Amino acid sequence: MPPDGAAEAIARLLVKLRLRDRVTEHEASVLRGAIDRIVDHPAGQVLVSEGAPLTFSILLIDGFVARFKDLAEGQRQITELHVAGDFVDLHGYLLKRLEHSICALTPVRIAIVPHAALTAITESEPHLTRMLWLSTQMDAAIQRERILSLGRRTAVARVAHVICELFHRLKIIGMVDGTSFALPITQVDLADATGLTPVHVNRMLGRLRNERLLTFRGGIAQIHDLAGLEERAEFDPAYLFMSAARR
Amino acid sequence: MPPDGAAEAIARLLVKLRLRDRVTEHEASVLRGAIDRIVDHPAGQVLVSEGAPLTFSILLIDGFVARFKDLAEGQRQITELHVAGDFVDLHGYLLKRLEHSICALTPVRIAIVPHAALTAITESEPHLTRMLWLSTQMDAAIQRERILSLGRRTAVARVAHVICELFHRLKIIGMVDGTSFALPITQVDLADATGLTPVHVNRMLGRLRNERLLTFRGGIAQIHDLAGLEERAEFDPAYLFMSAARR
DNA sequence: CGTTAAATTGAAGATCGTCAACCAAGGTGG
DNA sequence: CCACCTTGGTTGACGATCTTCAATTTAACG
Repeated sequence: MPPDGAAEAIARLLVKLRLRDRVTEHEASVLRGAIDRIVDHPAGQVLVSEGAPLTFSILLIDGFVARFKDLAEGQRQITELHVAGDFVDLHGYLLKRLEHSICALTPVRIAIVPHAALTAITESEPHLTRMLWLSTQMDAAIQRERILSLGRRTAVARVAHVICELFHRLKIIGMVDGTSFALPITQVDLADATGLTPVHVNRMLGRLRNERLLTFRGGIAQIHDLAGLEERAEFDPAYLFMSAARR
Repeated sequence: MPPDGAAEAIARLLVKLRLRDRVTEHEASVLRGAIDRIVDHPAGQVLVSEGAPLTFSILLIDGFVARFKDLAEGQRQITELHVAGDFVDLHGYLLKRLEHSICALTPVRIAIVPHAALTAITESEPHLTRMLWLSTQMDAAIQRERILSLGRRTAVARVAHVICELFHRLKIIGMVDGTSFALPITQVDLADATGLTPVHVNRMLGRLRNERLLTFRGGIAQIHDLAGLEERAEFDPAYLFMSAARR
């Protein structure tokens, strides 16, 4: 018997999976049944520590979460931002431990999915297994786009790009209100995601504001000109794999 | 009946998988049987184009291959380098098309694995399926480390880091001779991998040479001081998941 | 030998980081 | 109710890293 909230937890994940392939009602209920419990954590909490042995994976129900790695001199790099409905460390099921940590950027609600339940799925639900595998690969595609950003985009474009990405990812799960969305994270977080300093992120946000493309203030991102912002970022949503597979 | 060379093609992949978990002889032969044919390509050849529908995946038998993405102004970013034994686009099996391209950096020999064969594996070989899934996740871990490099490491460290990574990845498949290994790619390729300009890569290689850490010349990387090089790069091989899972 | 791709070097400049100060908002306790 | 503190945001001056542009050398190969 799945705990209260399991249906809601799975709902947003299903939205994303169903953009790519059919998920039967049976499969959906198997997913719901894989949830052991639902837990809340405050902002700043480290949910998974680098190197720790894992026995369950985390499905994000609400809030924002980041995967990050640290360097010696206190430098931090966020490798991926997660939104509601993301299977934040499904890859931990395969890897058994992670080479990065995971922390809550805001207060979060998460669903705990034991690895044993995932193994059961792989034993009896080949199609659902492929869908879960696919979801880890959509994740990897986002990472590749981040590599491109960090390697070859200018600072303004990087900042513009993260915002565009979050806009699209939040939109499909219904968390965008017209042209604005809640993004209750700090400029320091944005800096860690874009590989810049907080000071420079601040300036780039100022520039985007002056260009009437975007205002990010008080945890709200307000996009004034989506086409313009996407052009500034050289943003092409293809890497999000949000449209049906072409065959 | 697997084609000639299938055994060799699978051998190096098995080496890597077996660092993490047991692979039975039966599973190994299933993998060999999944190979449809073996093909050679010259250096520079584009093996997979961004966006093209895919019906098979590529296992690299010999040579060096890169995944890359382009930006408008002719800027190129390599998201990952591949060595012999890498399942270069296994993720294409799930995604059905890629958001990046793949090209041969050197002459290559590749094995073609039809997606139908992979589906058959997922239907009847749950454990092997998990191992293949794992292999795509080890891949993603390498991408995350690249994100860290591009976001937070200095130019010297980035260059040093790629070399360290390739050293370790090549070592486990027996392609390192003592302290040196063949890396027949250009400084332009290194620049595309590290998010730098070829000019600056050249200077950083010069610096590493002056510091008696590394000489890269004529397609051969010669490491003079591995510990020193790794320290310069803040390199920690944990992300390669080459040791047994701790439980 | 001539031709081409790759590597190397120098000079100049842009982007981004560092350091440091200051401001704004929100919460806390006296 | 308001001083105080903390966190996050903003701004300016300066400097380092890396890029750009351009020329030159080296190596590989027919």
